[in-house]
Amino acid sequence: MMSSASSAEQLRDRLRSRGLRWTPQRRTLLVVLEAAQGHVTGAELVERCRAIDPATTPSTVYRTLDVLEDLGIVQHGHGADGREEFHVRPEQEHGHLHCAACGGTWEIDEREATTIVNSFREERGFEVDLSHVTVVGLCRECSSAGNQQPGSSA
Amino acid sequence: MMSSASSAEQLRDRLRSRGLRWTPQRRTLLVVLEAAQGHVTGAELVERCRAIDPATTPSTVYRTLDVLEDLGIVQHGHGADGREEFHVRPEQEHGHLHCAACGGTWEIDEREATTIVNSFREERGFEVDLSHVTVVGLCRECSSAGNQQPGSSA
DNA sequence: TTAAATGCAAAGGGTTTGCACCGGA
DNA sequence: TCCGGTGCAAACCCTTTGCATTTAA
Repeated sequence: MMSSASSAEQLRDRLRSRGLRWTPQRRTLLVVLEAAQGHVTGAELVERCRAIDPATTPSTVYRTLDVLEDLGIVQHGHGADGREEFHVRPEQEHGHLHCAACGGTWEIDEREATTIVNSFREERGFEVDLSHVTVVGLCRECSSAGNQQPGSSA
Repeated sequence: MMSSASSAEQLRDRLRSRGLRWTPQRRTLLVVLEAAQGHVTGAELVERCRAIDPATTPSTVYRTLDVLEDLGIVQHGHGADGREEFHVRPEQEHGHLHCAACGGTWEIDEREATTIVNSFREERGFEVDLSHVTVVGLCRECSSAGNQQPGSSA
């Protein structure tokens, strides 16, 4: 009883149980990931790790991200700009809504996605992976402000 | 009357009316784009242009794609792998459905997307840009075959 | 002890840019 | 003629890889 442990301890144990190691660099990345809200690119994660430990090297970060993804701790997807993005795997899967005009991003939770997920399942037998969905368009403010999407400039 | 012209002629005229020029390189790219079904990455377009004209250079292709996007002839989005993709702007906007297991891709047409588009509009006031939507998941065959999505490997 | 992990430095791949020359209109 | 386009080559950015060294267990 009382198996409450910090996420650092949890991760450490999961790594060890697989014969993998708990290192200072991995701890740093974990700290950064926990603090990260939403999605972060690999490059950003490297930056943030450097803020904590200036000696951080990209290769270590990327290799650790691979490991963490295998463990299901993080998941990578692709943002509206096509750049690879990581996020701490949320308790609940969610997609993203991205405004092409103001750059704002919102989460699409499972409740909101139910209709979508169900319609693809029923019509196509297609199982949507919500965490990989990014819907681009114009948010309420921008669309009522009559903003255009980028790319139509002179 | 009788304003029917080949798309090459149409494009040529649109370019000229803007003070831009109709060049052999642009013609080559147009030919490639017309032949392209679905989505193509920039790099693929460069390849295909080279097949027609081995002297094709990447910079010209990318610069022309920018011009064509301004004209609304092509549009770029991002595929399931996050790579930038172009497609000839279809008469009808459509999104994409991508199977993470078999790599298959299908179009989501406006009819099918109506529910999605409407629900975001009603709940959020968000105007979805269907051509930027890529929904990832498992297609009927793959999900019934019990395939896993990549990334969960050991 | 010993295999995993790190750090470095270099490679890689697609896209972009600077600049001199070329060529449509 | 004149400005837009082209080609080349180098720059860029992020990510990956090889290899010798370090270090967790």
